[in-house]
Amino acid sequence: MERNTRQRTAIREALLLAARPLLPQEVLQAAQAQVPGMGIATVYRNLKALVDEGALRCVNLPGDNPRFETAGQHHHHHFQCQACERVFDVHACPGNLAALAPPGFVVNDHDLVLYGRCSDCQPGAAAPRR
Amino acid sequence: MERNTRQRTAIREALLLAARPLLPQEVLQAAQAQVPGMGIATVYRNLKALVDEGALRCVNLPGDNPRFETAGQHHHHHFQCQACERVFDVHACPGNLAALAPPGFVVNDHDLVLYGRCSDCQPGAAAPRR
DNA sequence: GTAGCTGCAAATTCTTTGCAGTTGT
DNA sequence: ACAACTGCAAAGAATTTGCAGCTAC
Repeated sequence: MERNTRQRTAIREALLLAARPLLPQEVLQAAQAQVPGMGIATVYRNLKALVDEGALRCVNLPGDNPRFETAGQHHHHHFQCQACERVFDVHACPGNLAALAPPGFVVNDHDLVLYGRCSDCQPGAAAPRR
Repeated sequence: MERNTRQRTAIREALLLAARPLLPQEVLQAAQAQVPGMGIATVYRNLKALVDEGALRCVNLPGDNPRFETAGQHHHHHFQCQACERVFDVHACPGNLAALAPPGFVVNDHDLVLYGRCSDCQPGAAAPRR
């Protein structure tokens, strides 16, 4: 049976608060604010368990390490800033993608990732993060 | 200046012959047929060099290790079959994606991956390929 | 009480790098 | 000749796992 440990709660809340996909390291950092001394292995173990039970979703951006976000959101895509490398949700979708596939192919799902500059990292912005 | 070593030639030809994205390990295996004793480090170094000089392209499928394919193709996306896991090129693009980003964000590029069934793997197809 | 959980450290896997010897030009 | 290249092995980085002690139920 699954238990409610301080560590698991801290991880869940870190992801709820962030409202964007986080790397395991970012989850660790946020959760350590609640539970000092927490180890990275605990983060990995809980992320895996929470994904299995459907509470989290794994977000894999091409060529980057996996991130995690809360599950149950509406269909959405992601935007990665080329300057600070953070990932943001994009609650929009071009739709009509089934038409792009070659004849005879059936499209069930899709991933879309936009790359560019987030509002914090515009050229001339006061203080680009990271 | 760049040299034409047997190793680099073998790597380039392995990818030309394959005509599909290969993993570094697959490249090594194919290239060792031409140059026995070649090391994996040489593969990585040359893949990187060839990508830098624009001869190869890196193909990153979500949750999978990077693959490499010959460059020089037109802007395209990928379709991964959920049955046979093969990856196909999609020579179409929805366009107009800049409008999807949140206000204040600038979009420079994008990746799109479609998931579904390729023509070989339709339900009822004779023999789905692996 | 005890099965599940935790932190630590060692193991794995994939990729990069330092080094001394080799090779293309 | 000599800088680029190579193989090897060690170093890194991300993730997983073994283990002995801790903790929620």
